Amino acid sequence: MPELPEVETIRRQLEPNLQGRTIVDVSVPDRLIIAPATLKEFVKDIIGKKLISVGRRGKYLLLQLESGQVLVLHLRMTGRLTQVTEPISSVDRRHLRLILKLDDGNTVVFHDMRRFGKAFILAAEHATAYWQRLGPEPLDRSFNKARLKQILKARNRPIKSLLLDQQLIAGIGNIYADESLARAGINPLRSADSLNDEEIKRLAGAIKLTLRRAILLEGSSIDTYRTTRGNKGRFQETFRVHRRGGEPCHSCGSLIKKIKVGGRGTYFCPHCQK
DNA sequence: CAAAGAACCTGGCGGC
DNA sequence: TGCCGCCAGGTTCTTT
Repeated sequence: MPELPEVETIRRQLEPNLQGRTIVDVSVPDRLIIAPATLKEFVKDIIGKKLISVGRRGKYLLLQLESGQVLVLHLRMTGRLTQVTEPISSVDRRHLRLILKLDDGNTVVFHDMRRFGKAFILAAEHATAYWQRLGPEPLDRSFNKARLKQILKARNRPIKSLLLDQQLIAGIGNIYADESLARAGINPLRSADSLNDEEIKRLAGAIKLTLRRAILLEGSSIDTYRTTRGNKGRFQETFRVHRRGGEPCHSCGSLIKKIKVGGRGTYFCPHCQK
């Protein structure tokens, strides 16, 4: 579910409330979320530890501990993080996977219906190598048309599949791949290495604009995604193509098509996206 | 090495 | 109402 804009929204909401706080208690109602680590291993590294910042890399949320270690959270498809000020007993126990209690009495809870979500400790000495597996951050200044051109070069696969590959670009998922290609006017099935310079420039710009606008609207709530305050994002109200199969394109009136690309549901306007 | 496909989970929905 | 297959915002492992 959560892609870059959703994780960034959560990061921005968490940071002011977590910065400087100490984790005083941890509970793990579903051990799958910390597997393959054991409860003992997981808890010893975070209990009593102070949080100094909340960061993000791609779709990963990074809770930086004063010890130098990082508590890394990944929401995968249906993970949700909620900030709770009331007594924890009032929280919905269904799908509850991880609870972090802070020294100010507040709590952060991780719910996850499908149990794909992950929480793990990353040691300082392993961090650089770990994050190097991911491609560049698309909102960084260094991600420009030249960088994108280099990424697309000699890659004979549909441009949509390439945008979803976290090793090539970090943070784009199914929603924002479809929406970026729609904004750029590029057909999702086009081979990555067939894009000309003008198209690459349009795509780089479309990715940045799409992600920035989505962050401003606090992400997209199609189904389970909510902000840490339990609110829906609003970017889904502005979708051009995603989940709009059979509906008219806002630009030309043609009906939006739904196809499969790399096993993922893919939406596009057959008239506007060449 | 790159690319495609299956596996990992649960729940909602449409069809019969 | 019940069952079945399909679909879902992601990542990782296996196969080709």
